[in-house]
Amino acid sequence: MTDDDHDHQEDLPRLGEIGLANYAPYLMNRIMGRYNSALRDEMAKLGLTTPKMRALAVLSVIDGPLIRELAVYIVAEQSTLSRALDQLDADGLVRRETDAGDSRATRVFLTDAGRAVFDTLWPHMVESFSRMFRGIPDDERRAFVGTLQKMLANIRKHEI
Amino acid sequence: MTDDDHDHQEDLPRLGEIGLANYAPYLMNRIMGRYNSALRDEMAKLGLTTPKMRALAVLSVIDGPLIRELAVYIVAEQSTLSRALDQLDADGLVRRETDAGDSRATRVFLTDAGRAVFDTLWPHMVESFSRMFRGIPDDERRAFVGTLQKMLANIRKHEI
DNA sequence: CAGAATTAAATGCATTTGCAAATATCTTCG
DNA sequence: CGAAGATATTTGCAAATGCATTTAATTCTG
Repeated sequence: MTDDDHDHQEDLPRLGEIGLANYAPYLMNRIMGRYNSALRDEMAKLGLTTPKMRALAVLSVIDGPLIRELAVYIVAEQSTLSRALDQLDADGLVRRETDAGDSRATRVFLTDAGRAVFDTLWPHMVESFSRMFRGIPDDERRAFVGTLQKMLANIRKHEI
Repeated sequence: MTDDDHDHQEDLPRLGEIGLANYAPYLMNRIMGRYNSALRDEMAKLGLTTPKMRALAVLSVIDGPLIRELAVYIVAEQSTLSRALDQLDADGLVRRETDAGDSRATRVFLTDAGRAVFDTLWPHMVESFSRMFRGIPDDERRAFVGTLQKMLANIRKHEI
């Protein structure tokens, strides 16, 4: 294990050579950090955290997913989601229902109140989103999203 | 498009119409979530968390930044970074030094041990990074990074 | 030059998070 | 059938996080 570890690193470019500003994961973390923090004030007003907000967002599009599926979409641990759902449920924003065919599993649904809360938040998400893409032409935007889709297909573990 | 009046909720496209798979922030969160979690095992072996790892990464490129500057680069609260530095300092991976010209401020430096730890981690970062971009041609990669740079310029608050 | 306002970093504290284990249910296959 | 293994979700617990406050030092203003 000794020589192998040393040899393994030899021909890699170093981060300093690539440059932080050209390293895609760095740029993506910076951008998403700001997107998320721009929404934090609005979320706080509505009593939401990031996973809770993402759950509402996904549920506004996908009706009645299993909890484990929802966890993939919102990029959170199942335990984190489980507790986020406890809160959303207590606030009447979502409803959990045991799956008809498998009583271990739970499906999650947005309530009318939950949809109303998301509708309050959505304009702010659009605003942050628009701001990110300001001055970037449509064809460049489309190419960018196309590349993102390829990247997700490359790295995702789940077929969703 | 109809007219160019101020935004009202009625005018906004809905997330379901755009589609999750075409909504860039969703895709970016999914991708970065997997990039970060792919590194988590390796980080855990080295006693690192995400902010600690990012601090080492940035310090491998930028020597002696102020703590508040470093916080911007690693996309973390100053308090989170402060405690991360406590740990990195205790483990001998970084060194904090009061700024010569402003004794409120602290500059952070990577130690040799810190650089060695980052050098252990870096090949795994490159591997995750390469996996993300697998099958994506060079010109598309460059265009993608170019768009990211424009986006960061659009949304950043700090001039770094 | 003094006092107020600002800035840098650290700390208190409540909440959130993630891992691991527990619980409950389903599936497989002898 | 029924025990062993797999799967879905929840829960215990320690660690990490974020907000607000504190401490310390600098800059601004009259």
